[in-house]
Amino acid sequence: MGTSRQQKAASRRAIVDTAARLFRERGIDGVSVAEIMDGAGLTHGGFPRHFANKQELVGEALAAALTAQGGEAGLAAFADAYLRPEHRDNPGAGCVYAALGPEASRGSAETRHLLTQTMERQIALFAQTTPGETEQQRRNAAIGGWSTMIGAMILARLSDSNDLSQEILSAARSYLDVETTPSVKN
Amino acid sequence: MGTSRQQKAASRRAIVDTAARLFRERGIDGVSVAEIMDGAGLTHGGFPRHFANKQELVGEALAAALTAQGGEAGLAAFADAYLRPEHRDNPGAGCVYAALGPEASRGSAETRHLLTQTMERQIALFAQTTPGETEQQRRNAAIGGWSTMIGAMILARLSDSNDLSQEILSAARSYLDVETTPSVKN
DNA sequence: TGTACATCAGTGAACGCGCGTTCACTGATGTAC
DNA sequence: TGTACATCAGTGAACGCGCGTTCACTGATGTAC
Repeated sequence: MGTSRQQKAASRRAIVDTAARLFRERGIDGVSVAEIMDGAGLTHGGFPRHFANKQELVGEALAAALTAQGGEAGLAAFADAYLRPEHRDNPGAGCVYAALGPEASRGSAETRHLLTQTMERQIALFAQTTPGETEQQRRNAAIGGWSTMIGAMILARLSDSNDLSQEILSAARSYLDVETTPSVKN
Repeated sequence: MGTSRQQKAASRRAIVDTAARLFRERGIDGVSVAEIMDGAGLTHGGFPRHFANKQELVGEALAAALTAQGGEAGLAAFADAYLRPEHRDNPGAGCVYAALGPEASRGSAETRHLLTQTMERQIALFAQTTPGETEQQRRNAAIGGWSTMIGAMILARLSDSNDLSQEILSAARSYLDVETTPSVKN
């Protein structure tokens, strides 16, 4: 074959992006290295030129997924974008915690640490925009609001009834006092 | 060997109970049939005398786990028992949705249906005790409150920092206005 | 109640399969002179 | 700028391993008479 260093960097990006999507869509254990390499347009044998093992790719893919969704938005604006059918139906581009939270909590210490660090940053960010007299009250509101979103998204994805799934998203919006735009109402 | 029908029923119960615990502890894909049979005090070869395949056991185990936690409690009392370190540290006996929600949403139609049915029943139950002038308002409060619990439990289990994990449980209690008993404060 | 036989729960070995990983090989890229 | 050589990204075959599942076999249970 033979490929330039530029092409190698592009391959690596394709592998990481494909993994970040597939892991969220089907779970980390639900996706094989061969499937990821195939999705990136390569054969599985080239994998070790980029990563020592699957676990290393898991770390990079989750880091990439977390960076991509690192919103600077306040809690309300974040919730508005979060609690939508489009997000529910496209987990591959969505929230890492709602897609992989329980599986990740059983994963490697490195994975848990990455998610904890990002979690702490997200809470601190949300706490800047939530109401409350003390910092602790603002953090409580940030944690409570974010938890509601994650739980609701998981229940909405689990439901095999469209009506119930939609009701869950709407109820969470109402619970969080999110302005509901027309496009979400139906 | 040779075993009585009474013993077979006891074996079956042991298999289901072990599976219900191990699935929640390590994920459905994270537990082998052999491990479950071993945990039930049997060898893996006896498995087909009880279940046609692993998927059938998954259905029975989740049904058993959901029945066991089918509380008749109101939302506040449920949240009080739910948002505790003991629950966080013992997923094998805890909430199915927080332990297996995302994985189950990628699972079989039967599994999703079982969890949807139970979800609907739980929401209706909670809605009997939540405030609100209309039935929809009460359901919204039930869905929002339950979602908060599930999201918070997932984040608390994910955190590799004891302080943050405890803060998440406390914040969710505060967010849900749950009376915090002394044993939970520390 | 006793006896002869059929049933079947559970054992342990074996099966095919997909997984993560390894490796000899290729040929274009990049470097040394 | 040209040439000879080293590097290494990617290929495709192969590896050992654990998985879900199957099966011949055993012996106590349960049934028929």
